[in-house]
Amino acid sequence: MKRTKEEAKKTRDDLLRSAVRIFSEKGVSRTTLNDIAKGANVTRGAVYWHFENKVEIFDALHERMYQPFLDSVLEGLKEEHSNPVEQLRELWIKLLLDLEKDEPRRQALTLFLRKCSYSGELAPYKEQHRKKQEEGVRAFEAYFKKYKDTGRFLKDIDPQTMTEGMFCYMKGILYQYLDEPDTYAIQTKAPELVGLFFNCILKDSISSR
Amino acid sequence: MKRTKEEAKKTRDDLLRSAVRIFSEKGVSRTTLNDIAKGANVTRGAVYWHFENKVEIFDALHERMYQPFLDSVLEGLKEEHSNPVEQLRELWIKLLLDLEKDEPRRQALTLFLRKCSYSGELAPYKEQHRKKQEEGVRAFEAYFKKYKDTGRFLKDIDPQTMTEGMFCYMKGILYQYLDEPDTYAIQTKAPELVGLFFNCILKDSISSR
DNA sequence: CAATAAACATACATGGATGTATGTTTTAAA
DNA sequence: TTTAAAACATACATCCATGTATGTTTATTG
Repeated sequence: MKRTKEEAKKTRDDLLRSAVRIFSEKGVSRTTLNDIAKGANVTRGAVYWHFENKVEIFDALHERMYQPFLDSVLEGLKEEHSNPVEQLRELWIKLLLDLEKDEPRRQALTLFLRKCSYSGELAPYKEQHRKKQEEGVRAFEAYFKKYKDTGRFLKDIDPQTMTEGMFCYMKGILYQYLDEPDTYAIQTKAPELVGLFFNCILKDSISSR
Repeated sequence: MKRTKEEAKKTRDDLLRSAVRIFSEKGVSRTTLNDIAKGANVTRGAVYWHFENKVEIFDALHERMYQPFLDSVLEGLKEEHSNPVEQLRELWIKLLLDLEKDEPRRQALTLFLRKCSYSGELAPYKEQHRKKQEEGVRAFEAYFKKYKDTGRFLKDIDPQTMTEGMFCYMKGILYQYLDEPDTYAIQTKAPELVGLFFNCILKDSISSR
C-alpha cells in the first residue's frame, strides 16, 4: 500500500486536521489514536507510521498551529502605525474576528487553552509553551515602554502591569468565546469588550469618547 | 471493617480532599480511582462504597467547593457598602488574596477552570455549570444597573458589556494565577491588576488617581 | 447478646487503548 | 525490469482502569 509522496503528505495533513478537531472536542487525554485515524479515514497503522505516539501529534500541532498564531500577533505589533493605541485595539479585534472564519485555528486555541492539562505525558511541554508565551509578554512590554512617553497611555501604570492585564483580559475573552463559539456573538462583542479595556490605559479616554 | 459513623464521614471527606488535589494536578480524565483512594489511604473499595464512580466525585466536588465559591462572591455583592466601586474592587481583590491561604479552594478552581474538559462523561455537567455561572452574571448586571445613574461608573458602557468584561478579566487573572500559584506574586499583583481594570469603568478615573 | 448491616478490603472478570510485529501493495530508484 | 523500501493495513500481545462480586470486621440495634 505504498502511496506517492504527495498522497503521504496529504495523509499526514489529514491526520493533523483530524487530531486538532477531536482534541478540541474531547480533550487530549480522552481522544484515542483510533479516533484520530478514523477521522482521517485511515487506520492506526498510518498514525504510527507518521508519528511516534499521541504526544508527538500534540507537539506537531503546537508547532504548526499555535506558534504561528502567537507569531502572527507579534507580527502585527511590528507593523508601522500612526497611533499605537489604535494599533493595539485593531490588533486584538482583528485577532478575535478572524477566528470566526478560521476553524482549525479556533480548534487549536481551544485545544491549548482549554483542552490540555499539561500533566503526565504532556508535562514536559508546559515549560516550553510558557517560554514561548514569555516572548510575547516581553514584546508587549517593550512596546508599551516605547510609547510610554507619547502621552497616549496613562503614565502611572507600568508596562508590566499593562501587559499582564491585557494578556489576562484577552485570554479571558478567548476562554469565554471558545467555550461556545457558535452562539457567541463575537462580531459585536469583540469591539465592545476590547474597547472597554482600552478605556483603562488610554489617556483622556472619557472625554474622547 | 465497619467503622463508626464519624470515621466513615472522615473517610468520605478524605476521599474528596484527595480527589480535588489529584484532579487539579493531573486533570480529571487522567486520575484513577486508585489514585484517589491511595491519596486518602484507603482502597478502591472505599471509593465505590461512597461514590458510584468518578463522575459522582466530580459532581460532589462541584457542589461542595465550586458552588460555595460562586455563592460567596454573590454574598459579597449583597452586602451594604457606601461606594459601589470600592465594593467591587475590594470584592475582587479579596477573592484573589484569600485564595493564597485556601489551598482546597484553589485546587477546586484549578480543577473547574483548567483541568476538566467537559467532554464525554462530564459533558452533561457543562450546561449545568454554565447555568450556575449565569446566575452570577445576572446578579452583576443588576448591580451595575442599580448604580448606573450614581455617576460612579461610565455612563456609555452598558451593564452587560461591563459584566462580561469583568468576568473575562477575572477569569483571565485566575487562569494565569492558577497556572503557577506558588511563584505568582498574587499579593502585589492582585491590587494592581484589579485596579487597572477599574480605570475602565470609573468616571473621572484619571483625575482621581 | 445475637443478628443484621454498615464500611470497607480483596479478588476477579472485562474491555479498551497502546505498542509492536507482520503482512501487503505500490512507487521510485537502480 | 528488478528490487528495495515507503506507506500503510492487519493482527497480536500487554497493560491498565473499571466495575462487580465476594470476603471480613465491627458498630449498632433490638
